[in-house]
Amino acid sequence: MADLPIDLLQDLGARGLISQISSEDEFRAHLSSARRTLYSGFDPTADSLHIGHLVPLLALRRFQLAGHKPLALVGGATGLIGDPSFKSAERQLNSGDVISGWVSKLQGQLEQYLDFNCGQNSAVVVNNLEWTGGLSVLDFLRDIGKHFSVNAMIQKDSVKQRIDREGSGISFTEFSYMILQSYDFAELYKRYGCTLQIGGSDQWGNITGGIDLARRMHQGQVFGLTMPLVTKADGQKFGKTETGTIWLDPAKTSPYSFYQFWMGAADADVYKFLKYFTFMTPEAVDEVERGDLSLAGRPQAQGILAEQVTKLVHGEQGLAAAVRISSSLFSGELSELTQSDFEQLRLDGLPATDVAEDGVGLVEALVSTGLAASNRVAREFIAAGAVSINGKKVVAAETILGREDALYNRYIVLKRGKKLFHLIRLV
RNA sequence: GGAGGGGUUCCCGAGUGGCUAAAGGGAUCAGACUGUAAAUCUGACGCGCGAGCUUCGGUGGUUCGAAUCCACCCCCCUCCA
Repeated sequence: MADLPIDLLQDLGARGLISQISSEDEFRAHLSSARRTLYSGFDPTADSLHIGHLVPLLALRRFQLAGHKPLALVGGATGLIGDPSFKSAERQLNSGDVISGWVSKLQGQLEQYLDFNCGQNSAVVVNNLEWTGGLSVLDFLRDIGKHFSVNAMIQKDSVKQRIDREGSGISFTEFSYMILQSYDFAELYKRYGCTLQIGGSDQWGNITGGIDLARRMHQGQVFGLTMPLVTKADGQKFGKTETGTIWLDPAKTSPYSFYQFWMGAADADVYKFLKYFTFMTPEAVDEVERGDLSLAGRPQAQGILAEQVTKLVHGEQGLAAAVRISSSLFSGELSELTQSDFEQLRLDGLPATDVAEDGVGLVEALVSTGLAASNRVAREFIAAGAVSINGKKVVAAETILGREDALYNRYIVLKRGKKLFHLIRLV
C-alpha cells in the first residue's frame, strides 16, 4: 500500500472517488499549498463499522499518506439524534448507554486504519460529545441556531422527501441534526484548524451547512469534498447479503464470510471496487481489467479484491483463514482434509454446530443450522437438489445424519445452494 | 383542539362480506446454463409431511362466514386553529 500518489486529487479522481467539491479552484490551491487538517464523521448506529464506512475511512488514510492530518470523528452526540439525510422514515432513538458503548467500539476500529504516530500529520480520534454534551439549549439556540435559516434548511435535498412527501414526516430532533454536524465542523476548525470535511455524497447538505457556519462564527474558509455512495451495477443495495450487513468486526462477520462477500462481486462492479476499497493504483487496476478481458473464463479481479480488502481489514492471519476455508470448500475435495483441518475450519470461522445425539434428521439439521428458514423450506431445498452432505447431493428428505455419514466419524459439511456451508460436529 | 386521508404478507401495492393465504410488481431463495459473475429460463416465496392451522395496526362486537361491516383505542400524513 505504499504507492504514494503524487497528486492526491488526481488519484481520487482516477478512482472515481470524487463526487462534489466546494469552491473547487480555491480548494485545489488550498490543498496543494500546505499540510491541511481534514475530518470525516462516523455515527454510532451499531456496535461496529461496516464496509460502507470503508470508503470515507480509507479516504482519510489516503489523505494522510499524502501528508495531511486526518481527524476521525465519532458521533457520540450526533448518534443520539440520528441523521435524517435521505432516510425515508424517522428512526428509533437508542439509549445513551447503548450509544456510548458503541462509541468506544467504533473508536477502536477507526484506530486500526490510521497512523497515530507519524509526527505532524498523526491522526486524532475525536468525539463530538466533547463539545456538545455540555451545551445548554439556550446557548445552542442563541449562538448556533441563529445562524441557520429554516427556509434554507427545508430546501436541502437530503430532507426534502421527508418534508414534501405524504406518508412521511420529520421530527424537530432529526431536523436539527444538520445544525449539530455543522457545529462540529466549525468547532474542529476552531480547535484543530480543520479546513476540510469529507463524506459520502449524502452528506453534502450537512457539509455545506458546516462551511457556512464556520464562516459565520469564525470567519474561516473551509471546504467540503464528497465521495459517491457505493452502488452496484444491478441496482441492488451494496453491502448486504442474505445474512445481512457485512461488518468490519470479525465477531459479527467472520473473515471467511467477509472474503466471500468480495469474491462474489459482479464483473460489472469489481474494477470499481478495486479502486474504491484498495490502495492499488488506478493504473494497476486497469491492467488487471485488461488482463481479464483478454482471457476467457473466470476473471482474476474478484480474487485480488477479496485478498486485498480482507488483508486490510482482518490482517494476514484473517486472510489466510479465509483462503484456507474457501479453497477446501469450493474445491469440493473435502475427503482430502485431515481431522485437524476440520478443527482449523471451525476456529477460522466457518459456521459450525456441535450435535450431541446421533441420528439427527436432515430437515431438522438444515433448520437448526440456519441453512433453511423452516421445515417446509428445508424440504423444498432437498427436493430441488440444493443440499449436499460432504459433497454428495441428497434428495431424500427423510435422510438421517449419523456417524456413518461423518468424516473421521465426526464431521459433516452441510451445503445448501452453491455457496452456503455449515460444519456439523458430532460430539 | 377541528376537518380530512391512511395503517394489508420483506417492500410497493390491489382487495371493500364467502370463489382470498389474500391480484400484480419488486426484492429474496433454489434449479438449469456458467466462471462461487451477469443475462435468461423454470420453480418457490405465512406455518404444517398432511388433513389443516395462524395472518391483513390493537381490542372487542355483528354475522353461518370479516382484511372487508360496527365500537373503542394506538400510530402516521395533510390542511385549519
